[in-house]
Amino acid sequence: MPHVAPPPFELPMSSSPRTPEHERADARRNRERILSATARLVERVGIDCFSMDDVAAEAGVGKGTLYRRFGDRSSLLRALISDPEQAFQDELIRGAPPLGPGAPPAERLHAFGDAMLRFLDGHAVYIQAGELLGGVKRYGHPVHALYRTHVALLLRQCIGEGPHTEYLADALLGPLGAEPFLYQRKLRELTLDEICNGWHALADAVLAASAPPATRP
Amino acid sequence: MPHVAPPPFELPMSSSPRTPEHERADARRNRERILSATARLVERVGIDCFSMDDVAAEAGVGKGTLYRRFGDRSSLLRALISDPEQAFQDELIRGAPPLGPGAPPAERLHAFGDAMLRFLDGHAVYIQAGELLGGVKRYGHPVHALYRTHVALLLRQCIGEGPHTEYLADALLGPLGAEPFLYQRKLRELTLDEICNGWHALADAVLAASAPPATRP
DNA sequence: GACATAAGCGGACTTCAGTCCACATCCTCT
DNA sequence: AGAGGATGTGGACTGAAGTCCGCTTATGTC
Repeated sequence: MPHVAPPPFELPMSSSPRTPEHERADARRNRERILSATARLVERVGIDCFSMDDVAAEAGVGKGTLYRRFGDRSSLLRALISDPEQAFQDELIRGAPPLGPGAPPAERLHAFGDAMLRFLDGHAVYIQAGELLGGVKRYGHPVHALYRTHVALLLRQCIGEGPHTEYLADALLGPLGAEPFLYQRKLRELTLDEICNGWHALADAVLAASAPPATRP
Repeated sequence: MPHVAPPPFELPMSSSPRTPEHERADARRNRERILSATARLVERVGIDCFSMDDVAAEAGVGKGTLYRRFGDRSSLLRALISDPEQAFQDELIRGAPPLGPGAPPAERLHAFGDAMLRFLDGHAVYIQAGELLGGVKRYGHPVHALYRTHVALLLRQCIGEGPHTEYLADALLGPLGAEPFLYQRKLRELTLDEICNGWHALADAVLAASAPPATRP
């Protein structure tokens, strides 16, 4: 199967439409105004207690401008964490092992779950607030495809292609979503470490159950 | 551990506020009108292509009546599948083994996952359509507590109380939600049987990994 | 059977996400 | 530098969810 090399200047499956290379000056000014206004509102009244009109007013722009930039509320909230999310994806693809390439697949898988959960701690609220109303849902978001590809690849390297490998990859990815994470964190009141340990146990179970016979004791 | 017998006349943690025993005749008439109107609309235009005003008009009642009965769109859609959902819960609690009480816990667990997935096939769209906008989300819904208690109990009976037992129960429950199910079914285009088999593999992995040492080969 | 009252009813109203389009602004090319 | 076209802007508008409250009606009591 031919593997297409990623274009040199852009991260494939990036989480958000990156700013065009030639962004008009006014557009850039307004984009920054909108982002900082949104951050200010989140800080001041909480993440779901302001309307898009509030954002437009706070930023001193019209609603049309808001929606031209960020297609909907979901994307606007996502954009707030665009930088850390990019950084996370970069670590994943080009970073140092065990999260980045180079470590054995099982180790990388564990590192991924861990890193993802630690990323969610502190960022999940933005993702969920965006998913709450109308916008693109979890599975429809391009970034989900990236994470899924990553986990499925590592899992295949660990346990080989089996009839359930893809399903198990999804099962491992499941608890790494914003909603399940916040459920564990807020409703079940688990600590971040408890969640991480739980996920490691799950991953170990999946790896052990279908591991190549040679590795069984 | 003492096991509390369920109260004789009411199913605990029922999925919806049941109709009061003394329902006024007009209220009952309107409730039935609303439900059948909603079913008709779903049939005619699809589950998310009608507004609450449409329902009110089709049923020949005012919006206030609609919202007095069914607090929001989410609950209205849920109410459409209230009967099969009740039946499913009854099977779970009082039905014949292996789904109902009497079978060994591991077998009951598998039966639960299977039954849940088969229930979702055909009903998940109603649940998800309700969750899409505003209403009570998955983890907040009372019925989730019932399912979780059930799975956690069975899992404890299988692998004992461990630091991760609760987490693993949630991990098993995760793929049994409407959203993950529809993702598998629609986006990944798996058949119902493939999903069931995948889930059984997941459950086996979890059971095997933490199984009491005596049962290890 | 008439009355009192609590329960039910209906639709105008509010709020908010997202769309649309006439107008303004900026960048490029000559 | 100026013209012209592409791009960006703003706010009026639409459609839908959910609330509110004065009116209506069923039901239990005398």
